[in-house]
Amino acid sequence: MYQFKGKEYPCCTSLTMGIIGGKWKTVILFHLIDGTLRYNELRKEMPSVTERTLSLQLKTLEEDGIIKRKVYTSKPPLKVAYSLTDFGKTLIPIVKSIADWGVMVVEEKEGMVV
Amino acid sequence: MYQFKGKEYPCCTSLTMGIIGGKWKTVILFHLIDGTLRYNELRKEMPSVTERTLSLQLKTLEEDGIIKRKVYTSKPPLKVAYSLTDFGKTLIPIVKSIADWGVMVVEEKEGMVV
DNA sequence: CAGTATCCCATACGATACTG
DNA sequence: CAGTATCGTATGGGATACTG
Repeated sequence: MYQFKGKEYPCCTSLTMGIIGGKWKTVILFHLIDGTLRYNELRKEMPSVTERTLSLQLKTLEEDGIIKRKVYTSKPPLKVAYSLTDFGKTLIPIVKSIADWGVMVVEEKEGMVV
Repeated sequence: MYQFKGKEYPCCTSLTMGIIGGKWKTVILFHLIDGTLRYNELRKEMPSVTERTLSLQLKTLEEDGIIKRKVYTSKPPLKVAYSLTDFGKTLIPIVKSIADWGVMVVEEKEGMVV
């Protein structure tokens, strides 16, 4: 049994998946690999996610210490930038291999890019 | 937009996560890395999963071509063995790095093994 | 600009009993 | 032994409107 941030996991893979699992978290991390992005820049990279879900996933990733949120203005219009923490950067090899495997599948299997 | 097995994904990472995502699939794959396991052997490795859920996840992995199911007896008691396909074996590096990252977290961060 | 608030739904997952 | 069947629940995520 593994524990992290108050949650219990039955397997070491479960712990990792508890942090990067779900429909959108690896997509967010994938886009943050190359550097800092603002909220609306992330939205442009992933137009099919809703504002609510993106906001929730960013908050969860921040609570888990994977990304950091920096606010540059005190009054609207706000400027907020998201980037990987040092801890989050340790996930880059995993995220990249997950991305590469997806690309491999569409290139070598019956998958396709529309 | 990426497509595989009739499903659409907005990102190359989404495609991979669509196949190995969820609460149990990486746990199953992790235990199958070392070779073939029977249904009850898998259950012993993951005692907290229900029969129904394990059965559903195995079926999904089989449909996606990740694992193969071999039946050795025609009448009860049945003997069924699960193992990775060649396609599924291409996921081993990802599953291992997911497992390793979980171990790293409990060793170097506030996580713990109970 | 960068989010919340509110409401709703689909689906993943769990518990338990049963069967070829 | 290796599952299904049935039922119930939890939560992840969607749609849309609104706000500091």
